[in-house]
Amino acid sequence: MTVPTDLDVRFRESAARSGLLDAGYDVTDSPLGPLLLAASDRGILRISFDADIDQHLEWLSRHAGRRILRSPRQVDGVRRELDEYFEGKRHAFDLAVDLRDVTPFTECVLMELARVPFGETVTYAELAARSGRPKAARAVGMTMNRNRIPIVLPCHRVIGASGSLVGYAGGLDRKVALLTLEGVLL
Amino acid sequence: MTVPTDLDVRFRESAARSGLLDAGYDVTDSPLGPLLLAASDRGILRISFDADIDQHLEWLSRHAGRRILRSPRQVDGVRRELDEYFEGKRHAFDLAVDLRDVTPFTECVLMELARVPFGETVTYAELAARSGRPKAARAVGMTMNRNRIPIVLPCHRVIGASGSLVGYAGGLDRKVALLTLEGVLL
DNA sequence: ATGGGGATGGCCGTCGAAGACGACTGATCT
DNA sequence: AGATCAGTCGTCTTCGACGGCCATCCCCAT
Repeated sequence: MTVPTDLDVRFRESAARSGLLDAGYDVTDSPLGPLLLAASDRGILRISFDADIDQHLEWLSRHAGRRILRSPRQVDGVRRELDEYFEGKRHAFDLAVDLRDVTPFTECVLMELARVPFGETVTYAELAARSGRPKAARAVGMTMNRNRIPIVLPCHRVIGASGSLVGYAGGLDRKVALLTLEGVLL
Repeated sequence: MTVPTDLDVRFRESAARSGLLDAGYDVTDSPLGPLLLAASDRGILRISFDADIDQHLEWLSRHAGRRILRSPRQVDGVRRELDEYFEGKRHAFDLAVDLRDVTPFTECVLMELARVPFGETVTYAELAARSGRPKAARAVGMTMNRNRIPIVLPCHRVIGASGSLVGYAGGLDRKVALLTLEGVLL
């Protein structure tokens, strides 16, 4: 035998890592409209206001692996906590997130973002500072814009230094709704 | 509590994956001169004819993680099989390789490379073909040039279509020596 | 004629550099 | 308050430049 052992190893590793499934997804309802949820066994892969499933499937298979299936069970935890959140019964999530393929900077910023509590807000600049890059406010904006896991990673709690909401990938009205739910607005 | 759970998860995962060490290395002797060996618990990370340790340490910590130590035990298996190989007692390696951070193309090519048996040679173009990219001979050249795990991934068995040896990152004389050891030359 | 030795023109994946973005900000000016 | 402007920053995209190549074509020495 030659050395194709490595190949075997990689396959075994891959198979063991994820059972039979690389990722599962499902669509659920929310006060903000339908929500697409996707998760691997490492954690949440994506939460999206955009119901265009095909596009997400393509993304998932490119980033998580071939074996993607609609699997309500896989996203069960996420859905439950989200429901509780929207009912006002939950102020913090206890969920793992799957941040594979993100830049160190992005990971760091999202980590900090996750510490911003329910009902509070931060400034882009402040979040940048907490992440160790005081001058990277604008880059933080980019990061929020690309945040794949809104709500759970509460990018809606990040606002401009002037107090303006600035923007939200899912639409500003959703940001308003979320901040209202959290008692920040009105 | 907020959601920094993910952070914990990642750290735990990282710690569990690799015991206390991200990678171990050691220097050993060989008929071709001193050899630097490095391995994680996923497999061999690097074999190098270049004894400039600092440079490798830098690379290792950039790619494998912070915790790098000289650890003869970690590379014990590699050293043993290499010894046997140089003594002519071993014609195939039974070792895992750690190909993290390599391109899909590169991985594919190296996989195919690993199947080329002791004492045989392939042409760059042929190897390209076996990897599914018949016209990528030249790119295969690049891949061989950057091969981090020579000998075990036998890039010395890849030669030009004209039969010339073409090149070897460790120096053409070493390629000659290896092919002689394998009975291909003289 | 035959075979080695150049020269030439395609082919290909990787890497590095350069430029173009924004969900920013603070200062300045209406 | 709103508009303008310049300063800043990490990504993404593009582009160009590499080679451990190869087939072809020429040319000259056997």
